[in-house]
Amino acid sequence: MTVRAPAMRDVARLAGVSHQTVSRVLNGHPHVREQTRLRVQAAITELGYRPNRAARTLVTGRSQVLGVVALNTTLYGPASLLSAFELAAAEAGFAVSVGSVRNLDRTSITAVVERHLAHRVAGIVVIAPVESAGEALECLPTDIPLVTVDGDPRRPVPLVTIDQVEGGRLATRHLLDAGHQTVWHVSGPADWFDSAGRLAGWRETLQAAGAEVPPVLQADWSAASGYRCGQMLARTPEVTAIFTANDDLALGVLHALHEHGRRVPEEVSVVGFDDVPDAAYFIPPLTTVRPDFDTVAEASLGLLLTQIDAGVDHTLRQTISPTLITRDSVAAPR
Amino acid sequence: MTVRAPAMRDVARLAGVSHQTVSRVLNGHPHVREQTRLRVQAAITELGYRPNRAARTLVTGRSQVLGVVALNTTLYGPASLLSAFELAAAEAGFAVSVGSVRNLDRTSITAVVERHLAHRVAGIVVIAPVESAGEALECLPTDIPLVTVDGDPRRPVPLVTIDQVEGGRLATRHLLDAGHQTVWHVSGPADWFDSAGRLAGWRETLQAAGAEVPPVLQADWSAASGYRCGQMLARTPEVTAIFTANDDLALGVLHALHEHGRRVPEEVSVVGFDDVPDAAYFIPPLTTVRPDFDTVAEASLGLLLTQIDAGVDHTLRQTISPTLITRDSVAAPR
DNA sequence: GTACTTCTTGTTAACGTTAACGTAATGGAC
DNA sequence: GTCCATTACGTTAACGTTAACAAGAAGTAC
Repeated sequence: MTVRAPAMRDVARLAGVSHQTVSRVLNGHPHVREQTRLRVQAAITELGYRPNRAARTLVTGRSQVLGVVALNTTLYGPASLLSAFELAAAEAGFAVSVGSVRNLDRTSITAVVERHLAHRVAGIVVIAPVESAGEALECLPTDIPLVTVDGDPRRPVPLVTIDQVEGGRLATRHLLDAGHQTVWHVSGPADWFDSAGRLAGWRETLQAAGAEVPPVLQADWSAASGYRCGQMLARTPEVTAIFTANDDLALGVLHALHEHGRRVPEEVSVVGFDDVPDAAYFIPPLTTVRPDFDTVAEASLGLLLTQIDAGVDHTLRQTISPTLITRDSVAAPR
Repeated sequence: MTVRAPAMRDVARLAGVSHQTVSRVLNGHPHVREQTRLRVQAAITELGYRPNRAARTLVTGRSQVLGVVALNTTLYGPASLLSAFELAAAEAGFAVSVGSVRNLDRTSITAVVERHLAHRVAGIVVIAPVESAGEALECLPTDIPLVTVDGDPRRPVPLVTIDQVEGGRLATRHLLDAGHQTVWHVSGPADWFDSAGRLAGWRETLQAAGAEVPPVLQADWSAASGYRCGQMLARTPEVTAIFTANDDLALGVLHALHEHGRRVPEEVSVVGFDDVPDAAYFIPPLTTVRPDFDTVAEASLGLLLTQIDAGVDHTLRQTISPTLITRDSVAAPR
């Protein structure tokens, strides 16, 4: 049989103090004599005492855990975001409980949020890049700190977002500046805000420049769908510049152009989005737009902590601008 | 001011039963009259009652949370594993608390494990692909269900692992079978078990075939380091077949070969490892070895649940074999 | 009818922590 | 000396749940 794990009262007995004093030492309260504190700490290490967070959560009504609702995906963007957020949270002394969902529909999101609430998490981050997620957020309790990442800019919810429109502008302007008459666009899934924003930035820039706006090629995020769009583009002689909604799509497009013998960047220029680690080693190295996921993670943690300290606030909002990374996949048209 | 969240006793009062009966309904105990159960459930929904997991954890001494210790990385392998594990755990009714660490050294791992233990997690998964992680596991408490993924095969710890050696064999044999005299290898970081296993499988297969064993090119996991190794390989005329420890390295190698005008697969054949989603759209599409991360995740969850139910067992062990995915980057030498 | 089981419910006591309050002891200011 | 603030503790009562035990009702075997 295993013995009971030591509790506060065991530490207290060994140190010859009350359990409340142990609690004070653990929580760094003032008004504890140095000598007493050392005795308590010695007792803690001697017994191998580990505080029971569940008891603490029960009595305070709030845990030191942050809940995340994330799409179950290995897409570079969401994965990077999650990873960065975990690290930031850990540094702020919070554990992170991840609730993956297969789809960001209302039922799935609500279920995960319920689970988080049952655990009395201190706050919730919803990585909500699609339309349906926004709807789900409508019917959530409003009295808990919550931050949306990559969510619907029109909803009255605390929001941290990458400026997708600006990203679309950067890419498109870069191609126009290189001398192209117009820019074709391979878009991500229609229900993603990322797609919508990048597409809006692209269209807006073309219109502002008086350039013709070619039809949009609708894809998902995969290289496979990029390849299919790329085959159509490769067969269309007037195409000289392409902006794809992410780097995977760009890879598929590059592949198709290569198969059709259309050289990049000599005949066709391509710009991607995300700056995945491999982008610099595509053939040719890909010019792309880099969102700063670390900053997004820190910002969302910041908004969460603000609300935890100072109360829920639905007006908080932060936008992070992406930057253009120029490599070899763009050149002037011939 | 906000009202207190409803507790079990509020539900009990509304339903006209004792709180213990509510508990029985919630936990699906038998010996509750159908009519009573319906009354209780009606009260639950009417009040919007949510059980307090912290209280449950406190009294049972164990939470419905699984702790993960993972390297903070966006590498495809670890990220996929984590993602798959979260989903599997959620389906088994467990929440997942992720503890990211920058390095898998002893201090970092111990700190994260301590945090998990303080939360009284039901079990811990350590994704421990490097040597130093194995050492850290030595000095962990032995009375909690724990599973190592991708860890040191020589340690007496429950372990789920991809058969890296077999993967190395598959890749190498495939290249030898295509008619190549020998196969060069670009290896991952020396302290990763993944690297060591793949390298061992490669070396073993060459020796068994009586082929010459060329010097190993040591890289990290990045396309950048693959590119650097690729430049050396491209300048070495006798190189006709290359096996890289992952797909990113392969991309870097492909890039270097392309720059030096050495055609793949006509002059040089390349095989990668991981089957990242983009691999099919590299130029040329990459032949690679695919580890089944979903199966690994399910297996590790299984070993964890077994131990949670039936007690800690250090002899549990499971190995998942990878499969070869053939595409266009391999051909017979001229 | 008695004795024994099974079903259904209630009562009480934990679990380990923090909050609120109480109470000496100490140290100035006057 | 008194008065009061500050320091350094201890005592008691929660928090919301489950486990253990109790106990009445109902059914069954004889």
